[in-house]
Amino acid sequence: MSERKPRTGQSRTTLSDVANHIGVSAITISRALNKPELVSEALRQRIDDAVQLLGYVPNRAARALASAKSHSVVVLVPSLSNTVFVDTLAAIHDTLQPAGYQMLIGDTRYSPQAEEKLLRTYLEYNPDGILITGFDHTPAAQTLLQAAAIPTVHMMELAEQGDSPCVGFSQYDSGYALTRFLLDKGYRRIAFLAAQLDPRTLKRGEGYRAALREAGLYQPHRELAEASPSSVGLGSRLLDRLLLQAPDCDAVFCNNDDLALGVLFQCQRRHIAIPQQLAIAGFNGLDASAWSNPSLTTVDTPRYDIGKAAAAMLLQLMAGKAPAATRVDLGYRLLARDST
Amino acid sequence: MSERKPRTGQSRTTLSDVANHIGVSAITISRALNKPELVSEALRQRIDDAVQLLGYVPNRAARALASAKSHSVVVLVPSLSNTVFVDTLAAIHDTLQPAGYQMLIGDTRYSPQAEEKLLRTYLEYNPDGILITGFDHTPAAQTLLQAAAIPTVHMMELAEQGDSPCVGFSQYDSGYALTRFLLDKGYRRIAFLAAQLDPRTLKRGEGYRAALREAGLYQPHRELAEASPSSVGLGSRLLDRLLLQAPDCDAVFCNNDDLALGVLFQCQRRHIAIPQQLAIAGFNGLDASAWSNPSLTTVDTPRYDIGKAAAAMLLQLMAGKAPAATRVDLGYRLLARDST
DNA sequence: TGCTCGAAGGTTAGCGCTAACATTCGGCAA
DNA sequence: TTGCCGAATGTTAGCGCTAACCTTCGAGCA
Repeated sequence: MSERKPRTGQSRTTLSDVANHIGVSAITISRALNKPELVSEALRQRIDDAVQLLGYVPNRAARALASAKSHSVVVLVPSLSNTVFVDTLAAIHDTLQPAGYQMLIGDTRYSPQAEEKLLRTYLEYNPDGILITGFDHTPAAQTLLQAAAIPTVHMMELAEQGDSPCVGFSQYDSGYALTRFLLDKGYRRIAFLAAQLDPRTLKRGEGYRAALREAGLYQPHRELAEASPSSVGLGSRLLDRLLLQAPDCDAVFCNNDDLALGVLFQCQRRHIAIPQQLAIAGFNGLDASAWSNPSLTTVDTPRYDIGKAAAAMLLQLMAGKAPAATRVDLGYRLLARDST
Repeated sequence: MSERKPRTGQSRTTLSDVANHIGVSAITISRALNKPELVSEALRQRIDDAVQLLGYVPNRAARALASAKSHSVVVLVPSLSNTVFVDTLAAIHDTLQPAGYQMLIGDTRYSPQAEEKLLRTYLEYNPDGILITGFDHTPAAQTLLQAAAIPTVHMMELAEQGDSPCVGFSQYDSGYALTRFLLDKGYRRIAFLAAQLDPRTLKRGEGYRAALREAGLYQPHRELAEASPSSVGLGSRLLDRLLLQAPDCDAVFCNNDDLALGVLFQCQRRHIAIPQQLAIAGFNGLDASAWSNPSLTTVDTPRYDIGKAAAAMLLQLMAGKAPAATRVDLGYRLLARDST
């Protein structure tokens, strides 16, 4: 007949502590906090005071378990050190926070395998929604997503088939357009520098290639790709390598403003006149590119708006409503500046 | 005698589904997954197969509720768009992930009020530990931290009093040292440009002031501060303003490499020779500062190592062990380059 | 042979909360 | 006066999991 040891040490204040304190039932406290319109004004006031006094903090785990809703959203991005995704995250945060949703941020490091692992882990949290970057997932991850049957919005790219909800712009088109712009400016020997070979980078590269092929000007040796992350230093190094294997090029399309800045710096060191001897174009519209000498032509991408729109669409889906559109193309903006 | 409606729709596979499937009890499945050494080899294999087959995904909320451990850690940083904190986050991630802890990332946007709100929200998750930036918290936040009695490590700064666990370096010393360096180089009219006036920026400013006062060279009108976030563009604008109110200065201490780069670009436009007419020093050792022309003198800060050490210390504390030291000073590194 | 012991697995209860249904009670129309 | 309604609050039963304790059984040993 021995009493079993209780499981808790000194635990935190619970709902029923508050309830006992003012002599009502626990559910009333729960209601006062979550659906205040169902509780009378006077009682609600007393409850608020007691909550304050006792320092009551609700327990999310218990709430999630009882209500089968976690009020959390998984957000998977390839990198936290890339401004592109940081801006998108900020927008998502700004949209989901007021709606009462928490973000569970996962950094996939550009690896579909890591993404699958993160997805598996985060599904344990019973998220109410998922925001995921692009469409390049492992088969297992796709199965997981399907099986979980949780509202999901894909960001940054547009679905090429199927009707998966997505918000982004055409990476291919943007690469094509920037190359076209350089061609129209009269450049004929246009090189392409890329780092961090993620699917979006590759698609922009395809756009570049298509534009040059159409013009009959494509030369594989003017393309230089490096799998390591983009950085200013890498841009400088890539320029040196490029000039070894293709000394005659008259313009460089850098897949990223970091690279473009590094190319610019290296050209200064090598006394290559920009844009007279070599034109430089970057990608993503980073702050610095507007202020360098000369300022850098770049493609401004709607990162913040993508986050905003994707989160808004997800809120619709989670509320069981059909969003106005499930495929949102936010386009891009070519910023022609002094480097071309 | 009416049957009550069941609460679940088509819910996910649970532990007991797996248990029923192979004819053992639920607790055995739980053990096979969490403490595999307590289950026989053969049975464990059968369980693993069944888990695979049924696509079972554990429910974190239920586990957290039953075990009173959430296996999550709250990480509060002032900004997600500042490389400094992103690098720190990456390190934290790299340390906590293998130990089975999830990060709940909160972006306080440099506001103690927002920090307090985030803290309140995240405490609902019953985190097992907290990593928080600096020591500048609201009184209510301090009370919350104290009352929660959860292991907490402060990052980036060092406690000036008390024995709160902390990992960082002396912001004051680093500002003092960089100013001293400029003085030793012979500069006498040293200006200070700051943005995003967070406590760390302010402490570096104090170091700057102290060094100049000691040398009898402090002039308030050579200090220029702007509350908006640091950026390259802001650096360019601040230089213009500085030269209006203090045209005679011979060196600029920029609180941030972004600003320094903007100053450099603006000097190029104004045909001010660096470092002959004006020396420039930055802070934080960003990639670009090593590659600009001229390369920028800066102070490299151990952001990654801070994250690593803070997370490691937190793991110790969460395990109930006493860490080797609770006040870890990781120092900083002055990188003298061509701009001074 | 009888006993102990530890490995392997089971039983029970409950973590803190909320969905679903039940009850109470005052107001008000017929 | 009856009866009905809706606002305000209560009761009950779990959500899915694991801590704590319990049972079984075969190996090992005196």
